Amino acid sequence: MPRAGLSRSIVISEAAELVDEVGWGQLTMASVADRLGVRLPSLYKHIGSLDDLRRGIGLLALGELRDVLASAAIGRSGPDALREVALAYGAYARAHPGRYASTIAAPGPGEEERTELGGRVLEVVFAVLAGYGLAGDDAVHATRVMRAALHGFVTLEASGGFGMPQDIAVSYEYLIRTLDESLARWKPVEAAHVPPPRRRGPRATPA
Amino acid sequence: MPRAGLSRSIVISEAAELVDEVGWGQLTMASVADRLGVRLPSLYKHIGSLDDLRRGIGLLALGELRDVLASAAIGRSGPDALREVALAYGAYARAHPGRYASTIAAPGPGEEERTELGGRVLEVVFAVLAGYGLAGDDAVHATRVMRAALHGFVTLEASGGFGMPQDIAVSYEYLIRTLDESLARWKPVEAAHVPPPRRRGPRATPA
DNA sequence: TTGACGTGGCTAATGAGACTAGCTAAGATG
DNA sequence: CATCTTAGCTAGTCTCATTAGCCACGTCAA
Repeated sequence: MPRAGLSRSIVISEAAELVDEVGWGQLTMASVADRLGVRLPSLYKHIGSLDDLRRGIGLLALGELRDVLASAAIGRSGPDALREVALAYGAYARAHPGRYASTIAAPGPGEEERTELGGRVLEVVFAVLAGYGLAGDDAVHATRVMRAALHGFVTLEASGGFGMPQDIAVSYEYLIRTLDESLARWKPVEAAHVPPPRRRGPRATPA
Repeated sequence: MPRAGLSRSIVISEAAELVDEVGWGQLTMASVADRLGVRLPSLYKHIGSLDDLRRGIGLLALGELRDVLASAAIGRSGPDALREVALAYGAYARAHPGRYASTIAAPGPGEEERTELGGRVLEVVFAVLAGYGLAGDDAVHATRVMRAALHGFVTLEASGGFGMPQDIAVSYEYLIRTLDESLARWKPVEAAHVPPPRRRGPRATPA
């Protein structure tokens, strides 16, 4: 039996390919082994468990995403940078839906590496926001708004959530413009002017 | 062996509870059966399969979400309606993370019911947007922007994506304000002023 | 009250997939 | 060439989804 010449990183990148094709939820050790032409148990010589494999893909993807965003931002600033980063973000998610999904799973306890890589991605976003004069708390809140918008769009698109026939790329342009305008006219949100909540049905935990 | 008195709807709502506690991804027929105090195969007298159960939870949740949003919008309009709907959306997602997740899965082929319920949710959003004078294509794009933003925020929050210490509720206020301003000053996006794309690494499908 | 019937819940089995134990031989190292 | 490490394999085990088929519970008509 000739050696297949596997390694942790080979397994992970092959699994990343697979997951882009079949979907994050369909990732199984069995299908990865098949694809690599080895028997299932052989994988355990390189990968601790399915979860470990998932984490590996997540780290790979996070790194790629950071690179893609960073190179989209290089040499640009303000609206131009925002636009390019947003487009790059969307393009990455569309091109690598499985990897992209792996990017979101929460960093479990003891996952410093992931947390740190996530931070690297944030650096890029912060850099863009700096072009709008945002820093400190403002930058944190703005980052959340920006990430939420981009992530939500890309996720809904991937899950087929946009049923209407209107052009999705146009909608994305609106989203980018919305972000641009919001960042440009950013100012602290006035102290909670929350109207007294009305009684609703089965009430949620407080927002 | 006394009858447990199950029914399709009982199984589904119990499963919905479960999924809120343990997460959408941890839903198994086995755990639902346990929780209901019956043996696993008994569930198949009421539910066709795990996927069927998932669909059932999705429909339940979609209906609940529609009701929650609709009652948040009643008697309000414009920014006030937007705000209340957004808060209700966030509250529902936080209170019922499992159900909320079930809401996103794409409506597979032959799922008219889900598509229709999804449409009912959109009606509420459209009604809010009408308060900003938006209709037609504008309303569709605006809906996408709004859904994307809310969904993205809520998803990232649920997955622990917001690591920084700043108050998440405040970030949500910024998000709401961003949407409000964008809707208030909505105008058609100017014809693509797309700067020529630069070479990037492994290129994605066009945005 | 009783007897027949429909059906809910059960046991038994199958099969996929994650994961472990333990063997063997490939290939590196001396 | 002898040795040692270790990649990949076979043979389990365990959990879970799903099916087949049994049987008693409860209902409903006589």
